[in-house]
Amino acid sequence: MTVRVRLAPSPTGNLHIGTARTAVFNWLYARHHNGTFILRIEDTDRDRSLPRHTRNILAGLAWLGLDWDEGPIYQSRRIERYQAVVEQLLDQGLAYRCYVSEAELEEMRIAQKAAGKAPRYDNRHRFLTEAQRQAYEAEGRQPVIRFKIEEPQEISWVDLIRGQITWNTQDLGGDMVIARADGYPLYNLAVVVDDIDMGITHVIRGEDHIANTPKQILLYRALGYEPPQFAHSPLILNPEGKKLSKRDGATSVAEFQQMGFLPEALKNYLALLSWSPPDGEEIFSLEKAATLFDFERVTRSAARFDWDKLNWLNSQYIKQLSPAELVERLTPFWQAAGFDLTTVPDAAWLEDLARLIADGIDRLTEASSLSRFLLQDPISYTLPALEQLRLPGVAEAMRAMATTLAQADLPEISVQSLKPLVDQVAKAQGMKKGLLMKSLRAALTGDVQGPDLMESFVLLQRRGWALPRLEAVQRLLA
RNA sequence: GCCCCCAUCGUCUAGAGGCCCAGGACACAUCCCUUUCACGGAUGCGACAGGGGUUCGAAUCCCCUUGGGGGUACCA
Repeated sequence: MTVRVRLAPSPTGNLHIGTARTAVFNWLYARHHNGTFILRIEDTDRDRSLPRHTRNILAGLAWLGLDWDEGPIYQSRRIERYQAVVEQLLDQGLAYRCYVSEAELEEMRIAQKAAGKAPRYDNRHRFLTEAQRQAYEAEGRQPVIRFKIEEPQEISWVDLIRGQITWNTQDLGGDMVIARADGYPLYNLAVVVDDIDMGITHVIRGEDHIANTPKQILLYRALGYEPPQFAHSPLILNPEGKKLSKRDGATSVAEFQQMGFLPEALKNYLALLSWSPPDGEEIFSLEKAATLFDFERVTRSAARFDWDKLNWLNSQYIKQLSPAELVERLTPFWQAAGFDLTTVPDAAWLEDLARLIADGIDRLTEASSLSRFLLQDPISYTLPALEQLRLPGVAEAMRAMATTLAQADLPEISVQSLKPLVDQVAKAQGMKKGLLMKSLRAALTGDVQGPDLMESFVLLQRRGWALPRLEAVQRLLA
């Protein structure tokens, strides 16, 4: 039997990080078993489903590189199929029309709550007579379709992650609605019909679906099919252990992209939440993880989202990139920062810049501030930089540096060729090298900290910006 | 309220009765490297929620308590 799994996001919002993790598990499982990964868009909620959310979900999965083999299949295009199944259940006497209004339902729940009981539908319309039914119809009431749930009855399944889970049908809230008054199918019905039609063998989803599982198993039985295997993964919680929400910094994959995370780092991190490879390695590609993945090694407890760890992982991936790849990844962020990349000396220069700053950043967005003095002219000076430049003897040293640089006959511009010039100035000015270096940094970059100074000096010189900066300092200090 | 699930350092986790006075990673602290900030290297800090069992022996098995999470829709 070949493995067929699916990701079934609902386009009522953007691609959520939790959905992305479910996608990762599905992808890993499918690839591990050489199976098929199907994407299905669950857009049966006409009021809340939006095309732009669907686009966001598709784009997010593509960005992450979680490629699917079939789909996307849209449930909204299969409404007739679900309606046919509803008719079938009605004909078989397994479902019935319920005319109870929302107000009556609400009233019932309030009474139940007041009595200290669990809110549930009391199946009051399960045995309506033909006359009663006609009376409601005459009132103009539009019925919902409810699927009969026999009580009491134990439903249990062996969850691939959690082991056996047992549910009593008494705790399911009464006969469940499978189609709304407007004839549209509801989630539980549509899921089961689709999973049957699509030949899904393993349903891998979040823990929040555990309570839906017994209802779905009942539906499988009613339709004459064996339920698939279920694997309910733990949820991802925010750092406080609560449900992830917008105020936790980011919940949608697109936001992580904008924040400068690499898709491979994010995937890696998501795979590492509640799963770990047997070898204990923490940095791995999903392709590698796929060869190792199984549910045995998935934890049962929810994991908190840790920004520090994600940042660290991302920094590790950034360091691994080749200069050319770095430039490619960094370019959108440089452009977003407003830098004009068309005027840089050449491609090699840009690669050298990328390499220079790569060690100092966790996220791609940080590159703009680190490389600003190399991509934008003129520069502004921070307060500490100005203080540094106003130290006694610094103005003269900078002037000497400018003169020395202007007169130097450099065979090539490199750390090797520039270093002697700095040493020469330090000696001539009788200035400590540390002081000179700090001052030089302030003059060239406008700040007292930043990437390696000599490398920065080289890049500036190659752009022809070093001398003008030293001269600008003269005017500044005059 | 009721039902279900879960419980090892601050966080992510390893651990499936003796290999564990519990290992790794992130974070944090100190030191080294360094013109700076980082990177890198070294060291340190730091946990089996509590209580009962079972057993020669429990982080590992069972029960209870506590805590956390999920569900309880004509949402998915």
